[in-house]
Amino acid sequence: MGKQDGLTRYVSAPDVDDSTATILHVDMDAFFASVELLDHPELVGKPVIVGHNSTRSVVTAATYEARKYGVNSAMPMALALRRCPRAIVLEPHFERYQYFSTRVFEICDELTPKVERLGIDEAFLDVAGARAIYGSPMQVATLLRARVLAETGLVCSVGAAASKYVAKVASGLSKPDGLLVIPADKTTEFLHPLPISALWGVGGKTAETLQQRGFSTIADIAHADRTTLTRAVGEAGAVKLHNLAWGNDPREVHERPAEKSMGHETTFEYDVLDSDEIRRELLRLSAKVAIRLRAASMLARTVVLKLRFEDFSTVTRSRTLPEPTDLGRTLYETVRAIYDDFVAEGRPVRLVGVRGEQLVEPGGTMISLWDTTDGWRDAEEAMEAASARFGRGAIGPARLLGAERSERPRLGQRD
DNA sequence: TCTGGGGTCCTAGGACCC
DNA sequence: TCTGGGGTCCTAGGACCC
Repeated sequence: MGKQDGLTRYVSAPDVDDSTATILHVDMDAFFASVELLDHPELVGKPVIVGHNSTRSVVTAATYEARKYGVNSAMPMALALRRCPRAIVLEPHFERYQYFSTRVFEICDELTPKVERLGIDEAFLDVAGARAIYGSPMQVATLLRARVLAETGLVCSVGAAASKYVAKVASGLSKPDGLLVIPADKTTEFLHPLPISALWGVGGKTAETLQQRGFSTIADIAHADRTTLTRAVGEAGAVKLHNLAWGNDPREVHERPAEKSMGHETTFEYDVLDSDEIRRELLRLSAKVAIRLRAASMLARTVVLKLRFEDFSTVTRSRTLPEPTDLGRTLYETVRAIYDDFVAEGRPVRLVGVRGEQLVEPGGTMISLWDTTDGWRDAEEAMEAASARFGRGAIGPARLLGAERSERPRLGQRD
């Protein structure tokens, strides 16, 4: 641990004052690849890439052995294999990752009720209240890492700091298999020498813009002239970056932030010209979105169609509905109408997507799937019948009780 | 080298209202 | 008569993150 001078003295040093570093960021190391290695122990120590083995796929995850060759997540598979021809490519198994993810989050939940999941393999923990039971933040982090290893066989890294942002930077720098504690009074000393790309929200493009204006370290941003910064990254960005550069991140650990949108998209194996094929995919995607909306008891007010063409240019077209919906049919009719209005004929389509935005959660009314005259109806029929009678706005999201699979029981087969 | 799929947040222009 | 300012909603696009 502690590959960099100047960091080493904070790394798990037994005498470090960790009392102010009450926010932990836990990040699984090479998560998907590590899970695959549990199932393929003979591959441990070899360069392994997880990803679909198709022409248009990208790297989903890579072991550290593969990363040595310059292989990284989201990199086109073709490039990854060029860089590391000896790499072993494994198909992803998302159910397995979900299983281990749940195990790890369960361990977190046992240490503190304040756990915020971030995707499948990261979490923030507020451990300020855990001291009496499990000890100081460093002791909690050590216990967490030990339990994750013992109970799952997986390795994680943990950063501890006074804020989410600094904790996240710390976990990243401690990887792999690390623990890095940054006491509050060491925050700027820790952050300022780091490159601007270590700022949350600074990716490739922003880093380039900032570099052109002479910013290269976080210290440069911390001492930057506000108007220069605003010109470079906009009003909100400037305020955010300046605060982060001083370690000021007021965001608290929230258990479950409300979902703001839900969508699905598909990249075709080959570019598609046939509009009927595109419409069929839109229908499929709309149904998937509708099922998730209903499972979450949400309605979408705005429907978004996304198209990506052969040259990778991407357009989105959206429409706000008179009444929010969780019906696949309504989502589909909307995106199809947008698609039909949008003159894209003759342009081969690489990707289509459907997304519901402006999610709302209206009061719930239960609607029976049993109709006294028609017998069992599927969910969409029942919702439409109810909408016709009461108006869509008066009716809550459908709680389907397993009916989403549209295995509609037939009359007479029920008992 | 030729780029997945799930999201969030921000900007900017125009419509519309007061 | 020829033009203000604030606020909100809608839409499109882009950067970024995991």
